[in-house]
Amino acid sequence: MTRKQEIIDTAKTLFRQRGYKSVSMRDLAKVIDFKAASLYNHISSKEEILADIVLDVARYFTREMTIIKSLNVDAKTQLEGVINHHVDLTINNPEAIAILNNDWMHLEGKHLEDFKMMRNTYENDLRGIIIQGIEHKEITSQNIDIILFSILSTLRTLHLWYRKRSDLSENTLKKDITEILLKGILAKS
Amino acid sequence: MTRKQEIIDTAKTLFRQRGYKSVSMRDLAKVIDFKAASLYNHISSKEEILADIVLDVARYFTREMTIIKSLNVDAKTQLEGVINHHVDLTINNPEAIAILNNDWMHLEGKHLEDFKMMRNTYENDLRGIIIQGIEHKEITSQNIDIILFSILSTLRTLHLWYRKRSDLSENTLKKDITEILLKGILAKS
DNA sequence: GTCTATACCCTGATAGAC
DNA sequence: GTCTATCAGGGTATAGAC
Repeated sequence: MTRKQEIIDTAKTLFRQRGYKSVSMRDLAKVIDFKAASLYNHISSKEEILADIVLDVARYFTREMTIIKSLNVDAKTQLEGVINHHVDLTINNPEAIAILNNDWMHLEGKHLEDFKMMRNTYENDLRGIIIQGIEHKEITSQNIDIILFSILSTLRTLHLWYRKRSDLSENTLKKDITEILLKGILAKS
Repeated sequence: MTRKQEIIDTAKTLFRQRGYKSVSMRDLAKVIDFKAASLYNHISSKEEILADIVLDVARYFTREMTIIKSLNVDAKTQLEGVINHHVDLTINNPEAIAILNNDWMHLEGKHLEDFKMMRNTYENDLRGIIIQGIEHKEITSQNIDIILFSILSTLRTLHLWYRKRSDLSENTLKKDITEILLKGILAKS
């Protein structure tokens, strides 16, 4: 592992715990037994660390969505794919997801632009899947944006909850979340 | 409106836009055409402003949950009540909900303790309603914590989405969110 | 590549004149 | 109740010795 990776990994832990703005370069340096000035031999600014963390995840989501769209399967299967890769990432990189959610607005310039563009594209692609599901009568509910929003908010904050329940297996988690997001919870009346 | 209320209302807007840590007392003072020092004639610290905003909302949720529990109605009706008061608050005080979600960890001392206790109590009460629903066969799904988490994450982040869709009426919003959270989205197979 | 020293600015908060 | 002046500390980042 390079020094730069070590810095970024440490930053992931601290940014998640206390938030980007509350972590100083001196805090960060102290954890890896450095002086703050030395960090600048490996990274060019604090914001660059944030961008490395956040844009990496954003690119992962973009890549996975491209794959899902290319599969030519029904909407239900595509939604299952979306849920699965959110769960994967939540398990493998929960800090990065938390930081993306909470601190993306502290990105600057081109980093911020790129992030917003990827996020918009992702939301629009997911909306497209939902619309396809409604057109093909796989989805009964009609309110596209509420469906989109309720699925995304659950998936995006999964990391908050997974910390307390990391005993669950990845497969159980995927199965249960898929069931609740797609089939609902009430008995049929 | 008192001066103190004016300060808190301004803080709500700024804290929501940029995050608690990114807003300085000088920023806050500038908006209401004050010098930063003058703010301290009305409030005792920056953290007190945060606590005023966050604990107010937390107490509102606590109060509403007490009422719902006292009604002695079935689980479905109680869940509808919970959804309704989240929607109410999202419409009437979206800034406070956003700040509660993003910046509660910057509360200090007793404020932080009080907040955590109210939040825990609320989550446990909601879990109790879900358990009751499962026992009475109103709810088919068995995974209590995933149900709890998916409902809460949707309701807690509703404010993010409501900004873009504030054309919807309060009643439509309540109806549609209730339907999706409780009945799911897929056609019966 | 790490250090010390430091530049330069911003932070929350207080003292005391008016 | 608002102001000016200021404190003590902390912020990101750079210069230059080793």
